[in-house]
Amino acid sequence: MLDATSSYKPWIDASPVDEQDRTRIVPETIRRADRTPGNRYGNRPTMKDVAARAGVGLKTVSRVVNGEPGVTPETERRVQEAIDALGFRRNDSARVLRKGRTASIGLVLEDLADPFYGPLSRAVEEVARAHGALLINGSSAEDPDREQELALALCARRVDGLVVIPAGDDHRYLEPEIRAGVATVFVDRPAGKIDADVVLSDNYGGAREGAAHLIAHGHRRIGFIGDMPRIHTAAERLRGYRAAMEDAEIPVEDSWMSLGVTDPERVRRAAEEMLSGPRPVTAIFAGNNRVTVTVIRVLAEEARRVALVGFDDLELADLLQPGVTVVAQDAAALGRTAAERLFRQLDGTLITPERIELPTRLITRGSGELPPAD
Amino acid sequence: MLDATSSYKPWIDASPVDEQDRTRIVPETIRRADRTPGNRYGNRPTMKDVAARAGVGLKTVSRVVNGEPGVTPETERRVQEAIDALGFRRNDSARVLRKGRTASIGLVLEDLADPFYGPLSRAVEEVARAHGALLINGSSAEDPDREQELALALCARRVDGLVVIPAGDDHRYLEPEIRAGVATVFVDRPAGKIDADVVLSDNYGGAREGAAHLIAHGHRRIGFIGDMPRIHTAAERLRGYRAAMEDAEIPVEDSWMSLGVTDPERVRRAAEEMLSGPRPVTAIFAGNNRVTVTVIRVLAEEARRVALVGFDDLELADLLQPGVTVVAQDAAALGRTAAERLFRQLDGTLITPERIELPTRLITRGSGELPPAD
DNA sequence: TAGAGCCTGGACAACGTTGTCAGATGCAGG
DNA sequence: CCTGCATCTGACAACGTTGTCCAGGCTCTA
Repeated sequence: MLDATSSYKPWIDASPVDEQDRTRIVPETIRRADRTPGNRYGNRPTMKDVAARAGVGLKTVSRVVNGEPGVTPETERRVQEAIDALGFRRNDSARVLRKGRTASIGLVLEDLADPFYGPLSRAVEEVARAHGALLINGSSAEDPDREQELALALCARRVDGLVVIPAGDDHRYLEPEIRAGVATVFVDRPAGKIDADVVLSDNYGGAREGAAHLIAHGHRRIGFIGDMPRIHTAAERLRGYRAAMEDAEIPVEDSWMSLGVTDPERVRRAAEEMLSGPRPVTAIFAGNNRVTVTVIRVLAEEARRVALVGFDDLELADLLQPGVTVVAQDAAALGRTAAERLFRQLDGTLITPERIELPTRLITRGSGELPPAD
Repeated sequence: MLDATSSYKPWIDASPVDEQDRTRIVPETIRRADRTPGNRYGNRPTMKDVAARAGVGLKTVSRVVNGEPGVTPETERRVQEAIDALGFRRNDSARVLRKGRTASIGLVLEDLADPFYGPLSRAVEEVARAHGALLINGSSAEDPDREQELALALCARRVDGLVVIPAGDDHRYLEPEIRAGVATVFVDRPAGKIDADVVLSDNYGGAREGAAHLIAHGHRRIGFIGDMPRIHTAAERLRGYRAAMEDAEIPVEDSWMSLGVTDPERVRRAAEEMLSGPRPVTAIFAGNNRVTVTVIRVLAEEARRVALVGFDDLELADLLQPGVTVVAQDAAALGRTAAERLFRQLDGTLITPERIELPTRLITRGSGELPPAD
């Protein structure tokens, strides 16, 4: 249960640029019980306190804390003692303000709980870590507004860079930020209406290969179930499917295609529809991992053997009967590549935006090699 | 490839408290190409700039930006114009410093790429979002030092709260932070040597139920493959397994148990060993999802039908032949519960640390109901 | 012994924001 | 016309850190 007293997007809504004269919600500050009387940070000692206790100047403490040279061992010892005694820890908020670098990068993705994005996020984190940066991530839940909200909130926090898995198709709202120096890389889907670094999988090629694979095994009536075509990956995969069909000179019937369908219930209905009717499909191409999972369930209940190729790999896919043939993309490689480009931007090594496409890999495991059952 | 020129843990190593006189690595600042001449934030306008342009005072801009009352519509319009023209965005670093709240919480987990932690992390994020806070997460990779490093780095950034999935078993290093007001909740595993809020699954009860389930189906020689017992969850599950065996008055033989084993190669060997020998096990209890996956693979190659119960649910587990019986825990509920307690701490509603155990659920799908094959 | 040069330590300002407080303005009523 | 009050606005300090710069004490050399 979520706390009913909290407003939904407090901090973010305080941001002024997006909309003009809508009523603003005052940021809800997170209240905290005053545990000890003291300053706002719950009575935390500052360098000043340490300096006073050690009987040295403020800057000397700073030097010790940061391992800068020019402090006698004796002085250093005294300062260290004071630090330990007071339990001092440097306030990086202040440090950030002063230095102008936050040593943190933001990642806006679709859903952290999706098994595809976990490894991607982890890969970004590892690269960030290697550069001494922390990672802040947020899920857009496929909502363009929420994506923008998140990305701009991250910019307000002055993340040094931003990795975005777009939910929307217009990213002009990031232009001022990029101009102001926020390194930005888009992953998995291209940026909309701005020129920026993009790292993608070869969705078109992968889907084309996958569909061609089914065709090569004798299928002609091949169904396609995918997400909304406004999502780039979905559109590209659909295009790949169509291209393969066209290559084989198979006219695609509308009833074979189901777009914008991703929740289990509707995928199920879509699949069942394709499989009934007078001219049922003999194979299905599933446009993403979630669709694939549901289709597998549907096919498991079918009497007929229907072929299946899915986009995105699944754990255990090899252990099913039959094993699930998939077009696999390397989520970790996507994340790593994007993050590395991000830091190259920050280095100043990288100037012109590029579009990188990572290859996909067809993994045959059985389900895609079933012959048509009609 | 990681940038070879970057030191590994630059920012974190600068933290002074942990160790005494080891050489400190100077934080590597993330360099950035100077895109435009200007201030440190890559020429970002500040409120001062906006004020100058709008011909008003600094504080008036602040008022407009934060939607505070007491600004005439005309003045507000002028300020908004200046904001839009300059592309101003409030610098939350400064705001944080001034307000003493960061509106962000930290999550230290084991591995973001693990399908168990994805949903957990997402659940924490959702709660944080409902409270207007952002989530910073980091992976400890099961390394206690790295856990500490991360947690303290987050504290240095003055996160308002910390959700920790412990890798180590001594968290006294967090005492000064907690005393200083950092709300702290441990999830999935208990805190070591400090008194703190803890949210756990009932690992003991779940494992006991799982093992008892196998016993109830006639098994007596039941193998156990789990992680290092220094990991609390692993130890508890082992304890549950032992308890079930004891309840049934079955003496456990050493060769049935394999502890501290989690990488596929070694799990495979361990399983194969249990299944060979003169008195092979007829069932295996797998101590976590990664172990389960590997055991499934091994069993798929076996001629005999060996029963299996795994701890943690798996996607597609129902579609295997036979379906995999598991003791499921609700990762999202763990995360949600922990995060909610965290914010209750911040509210001041919550004072005394508690230990919460969430129940597990035995899901029978076939593999756990196979009779012994001897 | 004086002068130059080095080493250590500290005073001070600045980073960009918000809280406090007092000044300015406008209007109503005596 | 002046007073009192309400409304709007802005000057200023403070948050905790780091960069700059200078002072004082020391050593070394001529």
